[in-house]
Amino acid sequence: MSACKRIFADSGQINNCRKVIKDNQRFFADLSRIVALAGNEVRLKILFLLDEERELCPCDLSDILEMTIPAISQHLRKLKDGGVIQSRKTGQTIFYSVCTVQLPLLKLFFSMISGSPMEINA
Amino acid sequence: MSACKRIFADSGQINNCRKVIKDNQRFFADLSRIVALAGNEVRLKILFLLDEERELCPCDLSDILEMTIPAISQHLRKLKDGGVIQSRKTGQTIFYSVCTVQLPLLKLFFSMISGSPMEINA
DNA sequence: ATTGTATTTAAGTAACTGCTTAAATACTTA
DNA sequence: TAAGTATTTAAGCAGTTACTTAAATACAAT
Repeated sequence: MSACKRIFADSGQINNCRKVIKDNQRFFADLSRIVALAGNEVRLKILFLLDEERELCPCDLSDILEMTIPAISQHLRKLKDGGVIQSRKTGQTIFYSVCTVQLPLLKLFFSMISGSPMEINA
Repeated sequence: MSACKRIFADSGQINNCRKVIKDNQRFFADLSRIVALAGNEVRLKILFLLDEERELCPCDLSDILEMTIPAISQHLRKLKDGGVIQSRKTGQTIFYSVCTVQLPLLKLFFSMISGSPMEINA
């Protein structure tokens, strides 16, 4: 885009940055996709609840969050498609839980900011 | 919503969860707002670049990310409104940098997932 | 003062998100 | 096999997002 003609622009710096961004294109796409999943208030609550309770069914989540089952189900699908949660079926009930790989990320989300539920309800 | 009439639902568990969610309503709203900011691929790259280079102007970012200046400027505004970045003015140039308070969160975003730029370019 | 540079703001728009309701699927039990 | 329960899927729609282009603002230099 090069809209600026400034003198102090360090073209070495610019080119280096451009390279880093290009070389890691995939990383940024993947990470932003996952972070965006947690950037929705309902999904963040779902992740928090699954983390705390180990596993819950759509019906539980519907009761807790006071939302319709289809609304919950659609969020669960996004989280599952994103590889953040997994499911196990028992009879007609489907239990969802956080994929163990993603747990550290979640723990950090919830422990990082002061005044988090973890601290309050410790 | 209580759409399910299942026998095994633990109403104590449900009520406890409901309480935790309600008591921490503000926390979830605030955290999801910030996480959503980083959940956009362009903004994630901007945050990464500001973190790595210490500070950059909209013009630099436009060059690096190959996007128009207004597009960059609008992302910077959202990040600034969200309290994630700050700006300093020198002549006609405005330099943006990550608020120090938010740095730990960012470092984690970028270091957490295997194959991150940090590791690749160490 | 006038011209030029850096940035923001504003208006318009295409694409995406998250809900709703209704219908479909799948399992269970009578 | 019929009726009921748990869940998903699909269609529709209001609200939001992220870009585009054009205009406005602010500082610098001649």
